[in-house]
Amino acid sequence: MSEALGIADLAREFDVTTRTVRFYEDKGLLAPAREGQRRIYSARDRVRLRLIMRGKRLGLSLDEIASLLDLYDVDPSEVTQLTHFVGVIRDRKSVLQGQKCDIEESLAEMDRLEAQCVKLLSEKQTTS
Amino acid sequence: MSEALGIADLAREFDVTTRTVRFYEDKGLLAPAREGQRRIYSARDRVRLRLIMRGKRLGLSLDEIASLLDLYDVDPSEVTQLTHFVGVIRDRKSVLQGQKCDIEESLAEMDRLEAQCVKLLSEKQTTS
DNA sequence: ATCGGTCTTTACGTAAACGTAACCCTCGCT
DNA sequence: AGCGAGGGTTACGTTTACGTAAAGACCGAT
Repeated sequence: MSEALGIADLAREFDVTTRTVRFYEDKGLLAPAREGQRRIYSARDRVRLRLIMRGKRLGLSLDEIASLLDLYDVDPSEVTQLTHFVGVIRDRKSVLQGQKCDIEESLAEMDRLEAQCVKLLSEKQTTS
Repeated sequence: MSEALGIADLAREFDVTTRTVRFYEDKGLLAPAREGQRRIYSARDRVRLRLIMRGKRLGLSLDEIASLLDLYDVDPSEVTQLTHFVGVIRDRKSVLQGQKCDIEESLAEMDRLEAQCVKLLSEKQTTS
């Protein structure tokens, strides 16, 4: 019932290598518990890895991802950190907004290109 | 009136170094005209660089960007290429859709985190 | 006992995307 | 004639994000 999952399990679940998981730990992105020498990953570690993967899909570097992960561990008593994080969050939001615009543009162009290709192909079809 | 712009002009316009522009040429992403030895950039080159920069903002590698740039130079007579491109375009679209979802999720979380921070801060304020 | 499988650390290798330095040419002043 | 600005090529250096190999620890099954 303990379901203590090892590094191989985690790696399989997220389709990465164990090397990658250890590398993320070296970079401070993960900090699994240890059972003797062996790494034991908790639900929190899984959540973190999910966030890491999403960050990667959005083109973030591991350093950028690291500072974003900090946002999820805010110390509610540190006012200076809180105000700092609000700034970070707003910056992050504007970057995301920008990316969203880029994606909308790209999607529109892809639609256009696809329609153009399909049209050209149908012309070829009918004239053959 | 010719407005022939050199490498420095282009670099300034997109806020990159001339080294970067030359590097993109090495990679086949740009192919400026030459006036003697010097590179002359056309409107088409500018469009391409704009697409390159957008691709980078979305986390694409230069190789990926290169194959996307090909989409804008489709040979309308090559049916095999057209059908191939349709596949590439659809793959690209699904990736973009996925990124869009990631962004929506991230934005929602950032909103949540920001609200949480602001709330904590206001509590500190009133109790001080 | 030993064998295979999974885990560990340590360390060198590598591809991508440029940075940086060295050295050359050429044009437009002064 | 000299000189600085800007452009060119060549080539080595650097960072990031791992891959890959080496060598050992541990554990259950045979």
